[in-house]
Amino acid sequence: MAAARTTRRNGRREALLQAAAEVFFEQGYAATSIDAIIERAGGSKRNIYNEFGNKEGLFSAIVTESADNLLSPLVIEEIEGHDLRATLTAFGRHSMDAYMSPTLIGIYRIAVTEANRFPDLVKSFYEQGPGRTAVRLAEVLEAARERGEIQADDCLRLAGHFVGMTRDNLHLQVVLGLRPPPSDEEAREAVASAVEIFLNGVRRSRK
Amino acid sequence: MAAARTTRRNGRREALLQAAAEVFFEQGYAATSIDAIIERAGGSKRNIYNEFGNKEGLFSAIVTESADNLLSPLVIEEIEGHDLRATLTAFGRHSMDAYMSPTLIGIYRIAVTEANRFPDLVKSFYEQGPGRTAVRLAEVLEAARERGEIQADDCLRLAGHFVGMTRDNLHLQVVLGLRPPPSDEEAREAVASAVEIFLNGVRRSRK
DNA sequence: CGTCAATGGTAACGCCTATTACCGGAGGCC
DNA sequence: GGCCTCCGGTAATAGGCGTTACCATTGACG
Repeated sequence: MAAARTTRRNGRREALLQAAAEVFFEQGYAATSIDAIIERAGGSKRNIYNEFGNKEGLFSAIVTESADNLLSPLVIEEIEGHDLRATLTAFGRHSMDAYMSPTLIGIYRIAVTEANRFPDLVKSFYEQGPGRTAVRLAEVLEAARERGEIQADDCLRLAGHFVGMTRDNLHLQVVLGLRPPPSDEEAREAVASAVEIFLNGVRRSRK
Repeated sequence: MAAARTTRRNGRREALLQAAAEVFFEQGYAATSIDAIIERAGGSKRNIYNEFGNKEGLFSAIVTESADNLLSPLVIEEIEGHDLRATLTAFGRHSMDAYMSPTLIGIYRIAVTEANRFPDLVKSFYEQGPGRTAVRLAEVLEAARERGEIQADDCLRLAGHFVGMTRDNLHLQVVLGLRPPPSDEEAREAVASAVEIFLNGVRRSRK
């Protein structure tokens, strides 16, 4: 049956992507060799070249598929009661979880260095991930503004401030490998603190 | 005279560091070849190996020296009147300028991917840069807390929130090559907005 | 002006990498 | 069951890399 062959092939594809992602994320794009990937995945190089064409193709597949898996929930999930505090908290927790996940940390690391080599890839990564998140949050804030709960002149900038506040030095430290991702407890505290400041800051009259 | 030889040598050293930094920042560590550096700097490979020992030595020299030049002003400068708004604004502006400078963007890009290869280098980079900045700001906040101007339980976390807010998506976009560094005007606005939110957020009673 | 030490340039070495040519074997199809 | 197509593994190719051996040159010093 063709189907059997297809599923077997999909399994292979998955295994390859998995192994390749691990090596790419550990070593970076340039320092990763096809041999190293095969060593981890089993099989042979021919397998990779049949499935992805070349190294660039494999890398692109990883980034787009991982980004899809990780980031789409962030967008789709309709976090939207009318309680702004709850909404922000949920938003913060979800984005923190996503940003701190090993996979996204890995992608982030490579995206940063390979921005010159894969500009399109990086652009779509940003737009589907952090960019869309910010836009979505800006909409939420806009709605709150129209309800008179907050004062703001540029909701997109405000959204940026908020996500920046939740990311802050934690993300930097994790990305630099200086500390492990935060525990649930730490994440909860960081988000709560950020939400509190943000809400207070935005609620009162601003110039 | 030995002095003449020394200064000529220092000039060479500077030129090499400059050229090497450009290539490293554009291409990343692994993808940068010694030949490419020489092509840009003139001279010959022997020059590099005499001066820096090997590729790692050259790279380490770049990171430590650039970081020193760029980050030490951030710490030394004693921004400290008793006007918290002015202090925060100055702090925000300085750190924004530093973080958005092409050199620091370049270092940041590489530090992120080469964290596994050069853990010590990355650690000292963080501690001399973002880490120390946060600690310094935390001290300022602590002082304000003791004067009763703000309420806080963890000033270091608060400091992290503030710098995160000023960096926010701008830094991410610049690092990913999706937009140029902000103009003075944009930087001013972003910092002013962050300061406003932060001050309001922190001033009122927090749980 | 001759000697000597050190430095800069060229070319080689050995290794590693992405990519492909080739071949053996394992199914699908009649 | 026999043929045929496709796929996976091995080994070869061609190029690039960091590093070093070797030689020419230069500038200081007596």
